[in-house]
Amino acid sequence: MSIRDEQRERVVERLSAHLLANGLAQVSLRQLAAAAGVSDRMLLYYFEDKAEVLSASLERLAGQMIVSLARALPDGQVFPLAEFVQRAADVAGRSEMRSFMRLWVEVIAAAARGEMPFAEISNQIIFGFQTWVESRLDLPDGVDRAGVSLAIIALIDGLALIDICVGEQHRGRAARALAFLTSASGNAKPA
Amino acid sequence: MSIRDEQRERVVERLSAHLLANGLAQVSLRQLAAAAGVSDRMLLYYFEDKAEVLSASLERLAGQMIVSLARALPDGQVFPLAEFVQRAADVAGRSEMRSFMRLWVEVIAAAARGEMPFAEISNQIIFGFQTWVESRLDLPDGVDRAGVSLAIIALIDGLALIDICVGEQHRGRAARALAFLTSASGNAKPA
DNA sequence: TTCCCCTTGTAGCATCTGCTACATTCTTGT
DNA sequence: ACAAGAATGTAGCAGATGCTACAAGGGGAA
Repeated sequence: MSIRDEQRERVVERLSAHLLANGLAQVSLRQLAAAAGVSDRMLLYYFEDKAEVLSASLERLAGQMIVSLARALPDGQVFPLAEFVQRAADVAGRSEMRSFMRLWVEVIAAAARGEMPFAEISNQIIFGFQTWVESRLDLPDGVDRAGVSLAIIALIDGLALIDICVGEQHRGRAARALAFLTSASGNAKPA
Repeated sequence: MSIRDEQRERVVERLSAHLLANGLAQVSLRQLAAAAGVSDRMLLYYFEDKAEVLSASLERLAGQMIVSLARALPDGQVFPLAEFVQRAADVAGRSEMRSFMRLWVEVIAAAARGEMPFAEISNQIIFGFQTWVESRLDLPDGVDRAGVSLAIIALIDGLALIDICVGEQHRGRAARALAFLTSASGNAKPA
């Protein structure tokens, strides 16, 4: 492997940590370069352009998060809706996950703003999460599994918005209230 | 009223429309000034600084949205949880509201990034919505009304994220699936 | 050694950013 | 009519941004 490729990996590793800690607040080339411990000139030698730097770093983060989630809710095990929602909300409330969710919201907003390459990234991550949720969800037949999965993702992501706006405590309160929101619906008939 | 004050109003009116249509993508002083039909020099004559321009415009938008919401779910009327969620999701899915929700997500992300004056704005709007929801929600005694309200807001805002990431159709699908998520919980016992 | 290419540094460009200094016109009260 | 203040235009500053041109060090192949 060339020095260039080695450096790419090191940079991506450092930058994903930096993004997780600092969000998308300071993502100019010079600031990213400083965080990665290289010169801005070299960043653009290792990567095509700024978009590629961010893509690579965010991709790595998304991968880490999938691993982290899989550890919390192991594959091959399925849960009824109410329990799944509760577990997912708990996991997403843990501190490393909170950082990721905050960053994740910023990525989505950048996608809304039409900035490259965020639209494609957020699209991929949503669908990734969707299949992830779907495979762990025990639902009666006749229910729109994809729809319910998306709704759960909306719920969990929405909690991240609450977190950002009014802080962790209110987020926790809302998360606890989910028990009431979803409590008996596992037995309900599909529409 | 001085010319300056008149111009302030005109500018706020035009800019709120512009923000609703274009989001926070192009919000440099010069671009805002062009959208408002004045020179950037004059924008800073009418307003203290950029933050005040955005504050005033977003405040106006938030007011409009409250009015719009109140029309859809009139005051003095209360709904059981499942029905309220369904109605709220429907309203938020209508096109003017969708624009607002998209903008709203961008505001929250700016708050996450620590940009002024977004943190305070988003905080205010969340609590405004919370009391708005709370006053229209028919819940059994013993339930954390504030918590449930926040959870509902999370849900509705989360749908906006879905909208941004994967489009209106998937948002609609998730919204329809809410019926299943919340269907029987109105009768559940509080935790 | 000599050549070549991978790697790195220095310097800078063109543009945009929020904001300001200064000069000018226009309005208004006396 | 005239002075004072409100309103507007012109020009620009100082810093940041993404990116690039150019040259030079460094190490392996001939």
